Amino acid sequence: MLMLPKSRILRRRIDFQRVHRFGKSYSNRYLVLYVLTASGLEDKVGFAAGKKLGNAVTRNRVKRLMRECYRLNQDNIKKGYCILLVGRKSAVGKKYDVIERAFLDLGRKAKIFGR
RNA sequence: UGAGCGUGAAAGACAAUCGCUGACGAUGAUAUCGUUUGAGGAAAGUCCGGGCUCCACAGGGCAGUGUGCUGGAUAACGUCCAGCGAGGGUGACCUUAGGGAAAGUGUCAUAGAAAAGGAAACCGCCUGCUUGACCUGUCAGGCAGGUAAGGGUGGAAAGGUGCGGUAAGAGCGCACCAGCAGUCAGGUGACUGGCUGGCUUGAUAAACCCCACAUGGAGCAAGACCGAAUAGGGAAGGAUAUGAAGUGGCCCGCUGACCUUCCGGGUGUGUCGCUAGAGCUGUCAGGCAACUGGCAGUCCAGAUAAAUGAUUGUCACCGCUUCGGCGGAACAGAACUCGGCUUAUUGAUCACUCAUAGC
Repeated sequence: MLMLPKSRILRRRIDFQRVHRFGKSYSNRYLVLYVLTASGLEDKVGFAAGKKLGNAVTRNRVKRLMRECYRLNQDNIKKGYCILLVGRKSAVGKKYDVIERAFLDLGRKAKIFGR
């Protein structure tokens, strides 16, 4: 099932800081991906879109697209990773398929996908 | 048809698949299933005003701050409605921080002779005396006066225009206009209109100020509850029932015993507040209107790194088109909650005005 309940999403400020600080980072034009292993936050995910991206509407849009990317591809991701996705400025106004391709590209670089 | 002026509806619809928040129910044991619910006109800026919470259900005075034509609406307002005055526009209509300048103080640069209380003589105009010239009543100069008509400076020169008057002039006199004071009439009132009077008073109060009215402070990170919850403890310093501290300016009044700094240690980013309200819809009545009242119906987000989404298709809308299609669709995301204001922005409809043409 491709569900993503609230309990799987990072909530606390400290957790975000930890993944950002100690996780390995990969990036391309649209996204930045942080991956952290053996943290106590296994199989959790966080999404971030900074003030640079624009107002609340555009930031929300980017976050929702990132969440869909993770949700629809989570079966391919190996267990035990804590992932943080950050949107970059060029992701504003892009359609879903563009963002998904960017996400899959980063996932292959980080070798988080099974098979 | 063109230009304009007001008004300001609506903010694409439906379906499929996958997914999220809350509520309810079930299984059940913290997960799953089912039903249902889920952004705006500005949710924004945080600029005013209320509710609510705590401080004394907040009291007296001063200071400070705010408001400032009139009448009304309202829980309240700096908002709204209806008017009045002033200004702008051919007009529809728009703008308006619009109390007081004889309570007092200040400012009015430069220019100009003179810039504030009845001022000021630079040029000019007029009179008298006098000197010189000659064509013997004219010109030129000097002195003493009069004069605010004319010139020039300025944003503004001490009412304006005209007639009379005068040596020349002057509200010196008169008429009209503006203004002031009084009075009469109309209007709840701002004010408007008439009459009479004496003749005249600069601008600035978004300069201080005066007057009238209003105003205690902080804000949901308010505040309350929980198993230790601004805990409890140690050290240093200070104060002390002759008053610590609080009441976020001061005095009074009230409450009535601690306060500041450091050390060390632990525990929550818990639960409530948190959505039924000056609510929404319809209708009737009153009112020019803002709005008020009655009746009926209805329940309509409650998150907390923050749900309300993603993709696809069909039909509408707009633009381009080789008629196959392709592209576009604004501003913008609830955070205790209402009433406004302001700013951003797609945009009908309706009413009206002006110009031109036709009938």
